[in-house]
Amino acid sequence: MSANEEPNGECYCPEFHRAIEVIGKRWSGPILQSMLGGLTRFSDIRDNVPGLSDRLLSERLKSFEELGVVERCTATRDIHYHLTDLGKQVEPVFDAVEVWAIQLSKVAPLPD
Amino acid sequence: MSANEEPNGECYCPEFHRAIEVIGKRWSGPILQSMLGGLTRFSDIRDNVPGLSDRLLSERLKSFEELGVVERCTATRDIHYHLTDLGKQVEPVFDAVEVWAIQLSKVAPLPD
DNA sequence: TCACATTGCTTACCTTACGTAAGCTGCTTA
DNA sequence: TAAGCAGCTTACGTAAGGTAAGCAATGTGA
Repeated sequence: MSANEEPNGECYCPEFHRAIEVIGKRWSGPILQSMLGGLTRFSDIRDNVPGLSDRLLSERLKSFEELGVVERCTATRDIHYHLTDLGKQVEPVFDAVEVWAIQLSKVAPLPD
Repeated sequence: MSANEEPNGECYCPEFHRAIEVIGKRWSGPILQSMLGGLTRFSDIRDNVPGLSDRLLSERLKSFEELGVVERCTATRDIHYHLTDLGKQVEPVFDAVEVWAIQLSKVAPLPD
């Protein structure tokens, strides 16, 4: 969809669909945001995201690794998880989400 | 996190978390993208998104309406769903996702 | 006008994903 | 050497999603 907007269909893109399912899957956002914020250790990420369990963090990190978004690093004795270049490239997405999150909270404020 | 990066915690934000769960919930992305592409009718959106069922589309549209992202319009006999201003403001997010989707597909291509 | 199709839903049922809790191995510190 | 933490895995119940059918209201065609 560019200049000559027609309200037709065919605005579906499987690559987009997959990407937003990866980013938007439950807990994926806060996990990746924690890692963009500099956290690399399992327990640091878990402790930074309220409600996130070991099980889900483990599951997400594994699938991120399989996708090439995160790299599991066992060079030192401590295990570290690092964002790959691909992983770091989600930052603009999250910046845009932050902007929208503020708008959303104006219209539909969070409880508390 | 800005210039003076410290790999500390406290990069968790509940507004961000909520926003990315709304956008990233299953099917939400493709539904909103279809609507940004100009589709307003239930069956047009459903037919544009492969795999999306009536049940889920109905459920998502209802929750979008409750959040103020979508407006249900019954002025004419045909029912139309329109993005509100808030809804239209997700566009920058989706633009950023599209860019990342291309990067992701280079590293982890989709099957077929 | 009477059968048939379409739109925008809802309901019922089963499967997959997630929440919760416990446990377990390897290493460290007291 | 007992206790503790980090990074997992396993087991089990609940919630979300997939699949399919149905259904009232309107349109359409013969």
